[in-house]
Amino acid sequence: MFVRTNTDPLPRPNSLHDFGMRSDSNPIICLNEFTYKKGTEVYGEKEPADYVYQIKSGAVRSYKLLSDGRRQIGAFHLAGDIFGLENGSEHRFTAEAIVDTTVRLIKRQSLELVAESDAMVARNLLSMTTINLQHAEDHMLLLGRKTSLERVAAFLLEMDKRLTASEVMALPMSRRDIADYLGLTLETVSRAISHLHDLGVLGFIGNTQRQIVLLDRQELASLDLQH
Amino acid sequence: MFVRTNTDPLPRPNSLHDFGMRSDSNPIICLNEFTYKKGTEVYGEKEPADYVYQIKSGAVRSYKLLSDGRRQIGAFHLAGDIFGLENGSEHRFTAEAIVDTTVRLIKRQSLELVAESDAMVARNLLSMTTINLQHAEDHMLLLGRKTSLERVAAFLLEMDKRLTASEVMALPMSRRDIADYLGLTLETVSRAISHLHDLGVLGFIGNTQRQIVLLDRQELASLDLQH
DNA sequence: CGGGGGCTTGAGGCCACTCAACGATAGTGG
DNA sequence: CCACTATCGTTGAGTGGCCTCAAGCCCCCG
Repeated sequence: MFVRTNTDPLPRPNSLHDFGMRSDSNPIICLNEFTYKKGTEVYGEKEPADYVYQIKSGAVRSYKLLSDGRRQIGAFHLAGDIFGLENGSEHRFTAEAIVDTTVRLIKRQSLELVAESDAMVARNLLSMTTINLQHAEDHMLLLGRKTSLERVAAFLLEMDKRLTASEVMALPMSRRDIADYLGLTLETVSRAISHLHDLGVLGFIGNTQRQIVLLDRQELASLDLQH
Repeated sequence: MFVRTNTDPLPRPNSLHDFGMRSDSNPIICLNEFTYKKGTEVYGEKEPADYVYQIKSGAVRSYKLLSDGRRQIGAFHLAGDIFGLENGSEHRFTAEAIVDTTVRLIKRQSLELVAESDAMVARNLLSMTTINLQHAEDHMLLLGRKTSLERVAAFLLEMDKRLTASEVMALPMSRRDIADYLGLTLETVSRAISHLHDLGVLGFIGNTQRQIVLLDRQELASLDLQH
């Protein structure tokens, strides 16, 4: 049986409470909500990192650009995810809303103050950074050594795991976003998905191509070579 | 002028003292030395992470394997570097000595105990994890979007920065190691280096091809596209 | 209905990979 | 000291996987 050992999650803080604090008992913590329209920037690379974000609904992409426009998306952030947490004072990615997205805001400064005295909060900050690190480590293997089909299969399995909405998987991101996440072109991604469709591994729902149902996770997992 | 902003280091713990503790004042901390022969394994992926290592002399590669043998090196560890620090209980890479390597050992458990009560130690643990994360983030951009020449140029600049021994850069790792770090084949790495040699950007010292002198860092930097 | 964005598909090209040969070096043992 | 071997690096020739360029379809939305 297939076991995805290296992505087994650590105990994962997935709400503000998991920082070890309650908003009502910590008036220092500023907890506002904000909504970003599709395509708008949440923050830019090298901007001061004053806030940490948790997605209430929607989806966000974090990316770096080369000077000639080549883009590498480092991560997608979905409902429940916390992002924008930096240790330095600046953001190291640009973050954009993929669709209309509502987030909760936490002032970074107040988080750091609490972490100073509360070991549990400090441990959770470390734990979240570690989760990001693990994801980046696995993604390096994908980008450096996997074929286009293996990358797309890995992507679909990752999204299947994280978008546990229902039977069908409603991808918020475009083929271009997927391509820039996987280090491919959008055409190559499209061809790989078509190929998987022909193999009977997945099917489409409706007349948009972003609603995907995985028909054979076993087969998909065998296409994404593991370590 | 060229500024490599995204790799500007955070305040970097580069000795055991930087954990915020002194070995003499903390008898809990076990501080042994050990030497690994060239090519031997320091630890394997998924082994329990009981120790943290600091390199006294030598060099180490950390890598993941796919089941068919494809290898992705995630990082090289050089003299002074600390590696093997995990948040979970298991190592996520295999670590091997590239050359004969002497390390200092720190018991992980004692580190965690101290971090529990000492906020400064905790902060330094987080800071080290963040440095690893930043490196992985930059490396994703390289693996996903850079050409072979850009990758090799970036690699030489990184090593130039970290192997500040002298005028000449004595690479401890083989072309195959470099290739597996950059997501290329060893032939492509060799061709890129030969090309840079022909351009007059670098020269060889002696009759081994691992002693390299960078003749034109400016030119090299312009070949490695920035963001 | 017209326009635009997103997706697919085809044709051709190119960059990196594969396969192979060769030279140089270091280590080994006679 | 000299074979002998294994390892490492370079270089060439040819292949192939992914990219580039292009056309066309579908759907959404004004």
